[in-house]
Amino acid sequence: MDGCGHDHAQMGMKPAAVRAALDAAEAACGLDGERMTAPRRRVLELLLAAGEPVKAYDLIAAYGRDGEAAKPPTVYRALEFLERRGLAHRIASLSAYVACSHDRAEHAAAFLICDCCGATAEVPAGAGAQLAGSAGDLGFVIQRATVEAHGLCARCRPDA
Amino acid sequence: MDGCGHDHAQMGMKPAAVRAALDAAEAACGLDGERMTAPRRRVLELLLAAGEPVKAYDLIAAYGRDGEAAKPPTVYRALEFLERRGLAHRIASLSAYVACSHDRAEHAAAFLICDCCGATAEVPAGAGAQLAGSAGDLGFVIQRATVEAHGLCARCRPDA
DNA sequence: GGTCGTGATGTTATCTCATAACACTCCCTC
DNA sequence: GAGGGAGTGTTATGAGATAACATCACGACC
Repeated sequence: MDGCGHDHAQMGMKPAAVRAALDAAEAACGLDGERMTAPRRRVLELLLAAGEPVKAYDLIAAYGRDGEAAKPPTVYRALEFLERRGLAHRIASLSAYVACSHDRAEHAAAFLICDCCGATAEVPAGAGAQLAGSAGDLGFVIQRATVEAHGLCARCRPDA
Repeated sequence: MDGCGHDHAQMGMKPAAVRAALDAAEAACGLDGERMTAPRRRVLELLLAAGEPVKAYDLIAAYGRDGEAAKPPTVYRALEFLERRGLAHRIASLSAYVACSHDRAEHAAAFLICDCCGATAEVPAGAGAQLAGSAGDLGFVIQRATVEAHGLCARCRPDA
């Protein structure tokens, strides 16, 4: 949303925090016998530094430190890995990707997405609770859920 | 999911039911001063007959009764109208569209999507309930929500 | 230390999903 | 019957994602 008449806060981690998070993620991968390779690390770095949902093609454009773009499969493969590890999430309603904001990756995340400033909060998301009720009645077994609420964050609410 | 080793039920309305639903939708539009034009009616007809989520380009391909395809904007504009009226919903996690299964359009629908047979159940979806709690704590105002649970329906569950 | 298998990457090409832009038509209203 | 707004037809293009295949890096095993 543009022209909303107010400033938007800066988001994303500072470089030192990004490095720390990357190192932690790399260590966790090592314990599981998975490899935090260069492209995976780079894509996670971009997501962490942004701190908000980023479009895949923005990652592709920003990938090279010299301003050179990556090839799409490079970034999409890294994103697939990061999602599988719980280090990143896809926001289907935005066709965008965001770094997971939890220390320990939770499955079943839910998101509050501000349509004004783009800020995204990842919330604990047993939000499938009521959903699980309906599902159970129908004999439906839930394996994963996409829960994305759009609206206005506290900073962007006109009243407040 | 293919090769899952069991049959899938047929879905979708019979022609008579489709006609009835189309006429009802048209009447409702008339009351609100909106026009159920030919392309809108045709796209809704295809969605109702399918009874499950349909990709936009499948609608485009099936649009002409003589096997001729529509132009993309024709179908996308009709879908936009149907969504606005609550007659259809977009399933973001599938990039697909489905006819609304409620007589009276509810806002804030939630979906149970079987990854095996493609069947989709639209459930009452106060499923934002717990979500609303987290949102309130953060001062976040929810305007609309995407709630899509993937899993296996009763017919496709291996146990059952 | 070799070699073998697996998983990851690089590269090209293509496929799917969605919309911008503009001309034209239909219908309602005055 | 002129004017305005909503809707449609058409062309072109932008944006999102993946298929296919060659090559490369790494660990396991002998």
